[in-house]
Amino acid sequence: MEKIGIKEIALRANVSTATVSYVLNGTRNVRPKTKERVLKVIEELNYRPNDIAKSLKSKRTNTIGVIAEDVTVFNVPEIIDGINEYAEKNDMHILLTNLRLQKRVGYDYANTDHYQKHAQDAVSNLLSKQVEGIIYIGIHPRDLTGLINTYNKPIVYTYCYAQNECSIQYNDEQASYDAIEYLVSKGHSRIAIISGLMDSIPSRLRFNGYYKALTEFQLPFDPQFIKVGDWGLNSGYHLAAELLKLQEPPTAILIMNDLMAAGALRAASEQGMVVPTDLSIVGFDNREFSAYLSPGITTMDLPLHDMGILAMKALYNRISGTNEKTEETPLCKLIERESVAGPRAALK
Amino acid sequence: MEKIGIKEIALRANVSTATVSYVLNGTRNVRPKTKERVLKVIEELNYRPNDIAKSLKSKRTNTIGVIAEDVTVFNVPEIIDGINEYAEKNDMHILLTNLRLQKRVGYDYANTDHYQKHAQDAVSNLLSKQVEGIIYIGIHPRDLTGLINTYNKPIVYTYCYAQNECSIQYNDEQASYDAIEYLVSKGHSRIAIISGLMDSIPSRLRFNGYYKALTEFQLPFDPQFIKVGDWGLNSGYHLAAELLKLQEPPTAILIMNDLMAAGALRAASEQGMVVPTDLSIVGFDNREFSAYLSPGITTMDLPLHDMGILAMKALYNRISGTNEKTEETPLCKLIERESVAGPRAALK
DNA sequence: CTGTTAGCGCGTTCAT
DNA sequence: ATGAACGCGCTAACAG
Repeated sequence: MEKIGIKEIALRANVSTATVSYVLNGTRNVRPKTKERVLKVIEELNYRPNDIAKSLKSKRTNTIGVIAEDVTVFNVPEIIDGINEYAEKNDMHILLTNLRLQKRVGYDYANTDHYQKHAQDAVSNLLSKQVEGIIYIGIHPRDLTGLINTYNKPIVYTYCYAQNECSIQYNDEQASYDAIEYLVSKGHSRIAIISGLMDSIPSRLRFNGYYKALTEFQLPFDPQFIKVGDWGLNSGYHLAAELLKLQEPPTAILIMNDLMAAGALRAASEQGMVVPTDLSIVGFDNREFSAYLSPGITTMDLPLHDMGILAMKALYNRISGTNEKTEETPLCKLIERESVAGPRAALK
Repeated sequence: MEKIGIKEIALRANVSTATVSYVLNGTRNVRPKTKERVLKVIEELNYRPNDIAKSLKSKRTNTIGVIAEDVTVFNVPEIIDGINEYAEKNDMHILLTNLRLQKRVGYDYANTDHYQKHAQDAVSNLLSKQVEGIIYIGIHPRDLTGLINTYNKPIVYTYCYAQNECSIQYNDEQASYDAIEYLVSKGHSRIAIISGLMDSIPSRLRFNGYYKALTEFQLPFDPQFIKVGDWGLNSGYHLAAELLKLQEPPTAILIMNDLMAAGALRAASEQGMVVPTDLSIVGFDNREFSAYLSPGITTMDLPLHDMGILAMKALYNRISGTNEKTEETPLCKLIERESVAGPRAALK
């Protein structure tokens, strides 16, 4: 099987390669009859132009690099899907690099030394392949300033950020504010919170939203109602148990991820409390499993898909030189399931 | 900022472009002093060769295309991760195409007419980009013969297959055989099965394994113990309820996915039966949520990561012309959690 | 307006 | 160690 190129087509159609190119790209008028003849040959030989050669001349690859810290972490696939949706519409292709961070360094991603070289190599490879920009997808929101250098190629971070660089993140503060507002609307006033680790940005932001809502709705602020977990199921379990043992326990708990919320569910059940009758719970993340627990966890859904779309859009604008930098920060959405009801007191 | 190329380097180092190339690739001996000088300039200007130009000449892109039917479906990310692991070791890059099938056609993927053109376009684009091969990742195991034409570029299917093409799949029959063997080892003999849709390959294969195990272990074969679900939680719920209402209900149920198993769990609980004391359940898929239910579902873990590795390996061998076609079909692994115990009768 | 010739992009590699 | 052809498609310049 001979490899066919533009000149093979030209030969068989009795025209020059230039004409073939013009037909292919509609760059110039070609007499209909000639055009038809050329197209017929192209069709017959099933010719497809070589994008590599094209790119070399045009200096455009229509390709961006996506660096995912770990595609197996729950937030990543949906973000990639969003990137795809926007990329496809603009005929952009995606060169995917998977850092496999989870498998490489476990949860020790705070210390970037362990993978900085690895990340930079990924960038370098992508640049060699002439990507027109890069999207970096984190597995935990944090500051990645200085991790990588893209030598002036545009980059957009999402689910993480870097100073002086574009990043797409959702609105954490608003999310927990909304969650509290929802609980208040159900009649709760004694609302506790189980936070993630306090060195985490989302934890701080979500706490801000909690605190702001407490203030605005003039709810009692009880330091005993604030627990700091480590994101793991067990910590949710233990901290919820502590809250329930309080003299005057909360009637609702906002928990900063579904994993800890699942732990809380277990704790409640072991203490003979029924969720939501005796205790209401709102989680975070809308992890798949939160729908299958009994009761299903009412939770804040992260706008991952939108983040992907917005990240790609922002990058595309930068690539195209469009100066409209309309970076939005999308909102979380409350998914109502079965873990919230009015407080017991209200039922009496 | 000037764009630097090999000739810029040559100029500054007072050598020819050929020499620079030889230094860069170690393709030929270069006098150490010259070499050093060249390397210094490269370092200073932070030069990186243009892979596009390289590819044009060498006709190798070190890039494969991965077509995922839908990256947001549970089995896909882990397969991609496996592909990455092997690809990275062999310096191969991945151009990812996401068909977004789930969002496009829902569960109507049996009728390929709806997306055949879309899939073929994806292949064509990838071929234009000169990928050296393609891996196609399905979202449901099925025959995709004739869906796409890769014009003799090597392709490997995984989590689906096509006639006369290489495909990597796990061993379904063995998996359900193993599950039954495990239940038997726990003392069960009245073992029911809730199957997925019967037009599905895995359903048939898993049923084969079930039947084979029944025969080998000389267990009673009761047609009433065979239920056919539709993979959804509700069907698991209803079918399990039916099984439990039997005169002589089974002491264990093998269920062909965790979703239906979750439904079964709910049915059991509503009938006041305790899992695993009164009823043992083994699921399939090892979906994330199966670990968080109470009790945690004992389930067959799919070797997704290995499938990714093997798919990439098989493709790599084809690309390299290595003739060792050692396609293995990896095995599922039983994940023991809390939904299995000895049968009630055995406890009496 | 339609078609052709020839040089270019950026590294690689053969012949000198 | 070097000059120059080459890979494949694009496009400026030119011709009819």
